[in-house]
Amino acid sequence: MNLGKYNHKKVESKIYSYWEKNKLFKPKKNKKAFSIVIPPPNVTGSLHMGHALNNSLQDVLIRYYRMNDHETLWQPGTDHAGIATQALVERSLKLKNINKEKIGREKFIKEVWKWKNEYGGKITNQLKKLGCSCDWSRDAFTMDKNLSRSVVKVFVELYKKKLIYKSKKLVNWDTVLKTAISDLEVDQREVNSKLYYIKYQIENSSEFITIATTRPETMLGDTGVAVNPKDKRYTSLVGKFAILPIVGRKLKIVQDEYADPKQGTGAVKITPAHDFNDFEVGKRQKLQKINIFTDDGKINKNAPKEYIGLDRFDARKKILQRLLELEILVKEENIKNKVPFGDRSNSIIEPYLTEQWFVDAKKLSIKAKKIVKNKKTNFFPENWTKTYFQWMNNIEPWCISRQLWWGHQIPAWYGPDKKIFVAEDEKKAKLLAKKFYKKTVKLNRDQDVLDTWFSSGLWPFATLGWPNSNYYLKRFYPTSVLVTGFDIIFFWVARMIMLGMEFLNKEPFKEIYVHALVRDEKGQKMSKSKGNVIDPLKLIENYSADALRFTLLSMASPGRDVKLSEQRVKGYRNFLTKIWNANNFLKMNKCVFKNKINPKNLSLNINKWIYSELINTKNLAEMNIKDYRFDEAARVIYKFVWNSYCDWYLELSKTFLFSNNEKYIKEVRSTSGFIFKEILILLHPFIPFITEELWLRNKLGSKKEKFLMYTPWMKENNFKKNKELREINEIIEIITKLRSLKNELNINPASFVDLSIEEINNKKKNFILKNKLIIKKLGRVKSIFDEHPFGKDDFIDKDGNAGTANLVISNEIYKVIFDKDIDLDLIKNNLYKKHDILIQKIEVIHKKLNNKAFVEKAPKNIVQQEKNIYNDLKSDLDKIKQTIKSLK
RNA sequence: GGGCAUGUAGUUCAGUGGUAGAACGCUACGUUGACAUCGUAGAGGUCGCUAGUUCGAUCCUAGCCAUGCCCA
Repeated sequence: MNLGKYNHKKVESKIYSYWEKNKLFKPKKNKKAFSIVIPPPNVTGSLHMGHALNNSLQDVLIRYYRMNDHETLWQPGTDHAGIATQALVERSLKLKNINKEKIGREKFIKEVWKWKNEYGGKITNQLKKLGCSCDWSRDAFTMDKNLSRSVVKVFVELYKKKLIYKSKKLVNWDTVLKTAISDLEVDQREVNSKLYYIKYQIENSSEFITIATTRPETMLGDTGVAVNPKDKRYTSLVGKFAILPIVGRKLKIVQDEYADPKQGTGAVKITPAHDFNDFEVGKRQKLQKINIFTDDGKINKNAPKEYIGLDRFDARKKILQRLLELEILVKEENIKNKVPFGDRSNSIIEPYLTEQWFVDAKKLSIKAKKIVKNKKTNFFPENWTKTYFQWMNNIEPWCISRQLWWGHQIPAWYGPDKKIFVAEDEKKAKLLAKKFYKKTVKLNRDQDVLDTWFSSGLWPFATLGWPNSNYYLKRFYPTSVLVTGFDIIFFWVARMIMLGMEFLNKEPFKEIYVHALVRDEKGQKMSKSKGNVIDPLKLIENYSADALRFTLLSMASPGRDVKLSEQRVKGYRNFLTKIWNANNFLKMNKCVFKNKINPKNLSLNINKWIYSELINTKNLAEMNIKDYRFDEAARVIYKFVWNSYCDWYLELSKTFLFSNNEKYIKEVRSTSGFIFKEILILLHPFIPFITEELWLRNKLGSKKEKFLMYTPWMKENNFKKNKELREINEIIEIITKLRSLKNELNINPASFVDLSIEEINNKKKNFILKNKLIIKKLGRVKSIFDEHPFGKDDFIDKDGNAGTANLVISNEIYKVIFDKDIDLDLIKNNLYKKHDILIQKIEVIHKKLNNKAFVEKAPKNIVQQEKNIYNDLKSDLDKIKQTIKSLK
């Protein structure tokens, strides 16, 4: 009978559309609630391995709890990715020769929406391919009306509470994108640089003070020189002035702790408008701030004429040239230093003096720290808590304004005198203004938009409908768990906690499962430039979403990166095939997929054994899922399915299926089918497609519930049949040793042997005879003799040929009789090998037992255990020795 | 410089205070009434190094070495 091969391509899309059509992803009323909000992928993005891991993990949780008594919501959505999206649309317009500035803001934003509506669903569709069971009817987007309303409300309220303010400060300025960015969006990279030593002449003196700098071009904005108060070398110069070369400005020489005597010359030029440290020094020493750059990184009008308009790097060259001419560039030193890069534009970030909006993150952090400290929100693995606190304790004001068009425009309006009116909309702002000015004035709205992460920070409650109170918000907030990568703990997780605490006074999630990065098989970060990116969609195409999911889940051990190799995925694809074929086997043998069996009514030991293994596996899997140990859960189930069920149980069951005993056939048919059905249930959260396919194909659903997706796991958790467990293990051992013997003696594994058990004790003899059928079938034994077939002592037959070999299993000698002669040397080698291994083992234990301290101090059960092992090994050794002796 | 991880079979990784495990790869044999995307058997490990605690350490403690990441 050919039941066909598993074709994941057809099955996966078909099954997903079944689920969608039947609206199975919507929460169904149930006893308890379980909810997850998706970490919203960037709307311009496409599925990479990180997403695949992140969402596989969420889907396992969601599916497990959905199957088991929970009203389950997985809230999906995407974020509007201000910078990335704007850049992308700008680029595509450029191709059509359309300039953003020419068409204006309003039209441009229309273009972005057009793009979003056309292409923004890409990653959503890819998540569907992975099998994600999100409630797509609630698909959210950070620029949606609902979410935008939440953003505005949060902004206005934070402003009222003075937790948002506008201020002129140094910010990280991206000269390519021409916007401010937050500290977190700056990447500090180590690069090869040069440290330039430059002599500044002291006013009215022939003396010089030599400063060292990596950025000579910023000297155009110098307003001071600092030395350390403890640095005796410069004490005489303090209070005097240095003359800034090229510019001619007088620079006060000040004492400041910031100057490090060990760095460079110990004297540093101070450029308060272009360096974060210098800014602070400038504040302390009351130095002037002179901005010398334009917003695109060119020299502005505050510099000498010949430099105006030069790009910052050209200006550097020109200045160095000039310094050389003046003979005041005294040294160039090669060094390594950290240079800030924009994580979006990859350009060097300029500290730049502008007016921006800031969130007082320090104040917001108080409650956010408390909630984690009080364990209302728990990180898993726990040590991420440290990372969280470390950042929270050193938190800086968060710059939230961006000089972009795409995003939430800041709800602030300016009066004619620049007075700020913050309100939900223009109408309300006008009212405020009227009240203030006592007349109607013209208001101008702030042109900037908010950082995308500002809206992402509201994600867990804004997507549930906040500020409106509704069923979803009440039922699902706080969400059960957040599943995320460690790289966005600061960007996102911390901010969600801060804002969640501020506006709902409740933690946004009870648990935070932090997973690792997916790397390539060599452990390298995947990147396009390295060309080592593995495309999850390719893997899905080649091996199925199920296989990819199972791979990622199996490798998701806490605190360890996932090193993905295609081989692994292939291996789990084979697992799917195995399941598929097992199903074929059951169908061929008319097995019935019982909903329930009563384990007490089982008479065959193999059935009791597999039932008890099932319960054991289910318990372990359940425990591990609850502990976020998906790797362990996947492993125990995999092992059960492949080894216990397919390799042993189904093989053992053949003995009965192919027998004439109707009663046994019936029992095996219903047990094997029942166990298989339970296997599908256990595996469903991990590999939803193939399991659902087999479920539907076999019509395993009940009248009430057709789909596996909503079928609960077994409730039974206690069925231990120690006797049957021992028996099956013993049978497995006998069969394995028989096979092994054949292998070692170069006997064709398919050939049949005879087995004499005349020398073993009666109890065991009865056991063997009772399980004769099984042992004969799987051990490929022709007949089992409980008395000697030929008469005594014919280990070597009368012609001196060896046709028999002894096999020692659990202190008993089994005689294996072959139908042809065996090379006596092979038999001997085999025995000597076993002999040596036993001697080694015995020696170790012997030493232990001879150690008085061990016998006295170790727990009694351990000592007893060692004694038992010792006796068993010793007894086996005796039997082996006996056999060897008889061969001589 | 501060912090956090990680180091176990050829590779990727589990694991435990009491005789070291899996998958993949490798070797040999095999088409045995589901499955060659398979089966059976096997080889392969001073559990990073050095001390300490302990009857006993791969596991606990300290130090060191190596690697990776985050923050300054």
